Amino acid sequence: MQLTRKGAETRQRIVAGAADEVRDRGVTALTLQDVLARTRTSKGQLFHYFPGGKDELLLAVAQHESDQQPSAEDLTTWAAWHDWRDRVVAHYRGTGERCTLSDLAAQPARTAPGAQAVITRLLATRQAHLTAGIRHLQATGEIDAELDAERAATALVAGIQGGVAVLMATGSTAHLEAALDIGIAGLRPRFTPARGR
Amino acid sequence: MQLTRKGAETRQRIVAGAADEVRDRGVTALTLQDVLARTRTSKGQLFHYFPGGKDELLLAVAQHESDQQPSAEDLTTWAAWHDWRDRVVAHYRGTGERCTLSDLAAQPARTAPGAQAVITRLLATRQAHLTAGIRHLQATGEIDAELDAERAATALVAGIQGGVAVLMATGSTAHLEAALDIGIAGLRPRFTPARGR
DNA sequence: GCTCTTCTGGACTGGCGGGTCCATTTTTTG
DNA sequence: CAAAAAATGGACCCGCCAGTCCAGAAGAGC
Repeated sequence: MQLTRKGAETRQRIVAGAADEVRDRGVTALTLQDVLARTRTSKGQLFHYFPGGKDELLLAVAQHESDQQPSAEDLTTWAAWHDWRDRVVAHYRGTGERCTLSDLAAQPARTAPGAQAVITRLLATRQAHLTAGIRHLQATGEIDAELDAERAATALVAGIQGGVAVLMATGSTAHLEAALDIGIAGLRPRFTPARGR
Repeated sequence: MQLTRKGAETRQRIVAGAADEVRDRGVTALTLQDVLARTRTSKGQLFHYFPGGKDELLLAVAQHESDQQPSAEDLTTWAAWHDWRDRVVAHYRGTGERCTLSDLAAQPARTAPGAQAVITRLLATRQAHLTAGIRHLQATGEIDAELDAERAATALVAGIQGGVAVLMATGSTAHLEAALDIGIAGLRPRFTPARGR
């Protein structure tokens, strides 16, 4: 299937609309009708661009959301770490800012097989970036070389996910912030005073 | 409505069956028919015990699951902390051991209004226990008095939730374990050698 | 212009699933 | 034992929603 400029726009509009819908009302409540209404499109169009139906759409949504996560690249200074922390919090905060991905992550194993993979990949990528950042600071001597970089990054990723989950349940970013702050603070060397910011 | 012994058993069977169903296939996939088939009961019975229908059943499931979370009371020694850690991991591990609650937590705001409260309460209780445990160890001097107990507990709770979320998505307990281990390790005093197990 | 492809709209369907209702059986109560 | 209350089974209804189909409009290519 060859997409014309117009076609690509429509397709894009559908994905974005579906993502908004998930954010607003949750995956479970997502119906194609709602997406159609919100995006001013028709059944025909939706199935034209997503022959696989709802599953394929959900997969596209997951990919779309995954693409706009705050990047954790180049965490080579403490300043970069704290900046990242702030970006993460800001990204998940905001009016009713619900995390579409975490939402998708809840059931996707069964709902949309492919979405699972997208999410797993996102987590792995994020974790790899964190690990790299930690290793970099170890190389420059700002983090204790003894520290298990991989494990620390793993814990941090868990903290973020949990923080977002709690945020979704309670609307408070307290858990997310605490997890990030304490996780990052834990990276600093234990027997020397903290430096940087 | 007065419950007879038999009635109570049936009701119980329905809740347990529904919980299993959620564990196996997820909330989204849960249908009353499935529950009926699994528990060998009829529509009439289900609506007899849960006049509120699916929502009320889901609420009961949430409460039921909430009741069997590993208790975090009396974390007054390091041994108790590590024992608790092991119980948490064990509880969430196991064949296809999916966390019904986290599953419910994903959308409950919209799906089952009451379930939200049950989950929030569970998290708050758990966090309170952790905070109390930390304060206790601070009183005995085993944890630095400077440490913010509440905030540390908050971060730990986030780590657990995230660990479970990742477990559900990937099937690995690595994140849960890392979050717990590093979270607990972070409690130990920074300028004195670690004690206890 | 003509033709072929892509795009769009919406009517229609089929089944699934939540919820209602009532008739029947079992248990409790007195 | 008789009457009332609770428990059970299952037929039935109805709305919703994913997915199908096709007819016609809009563009691309020549």
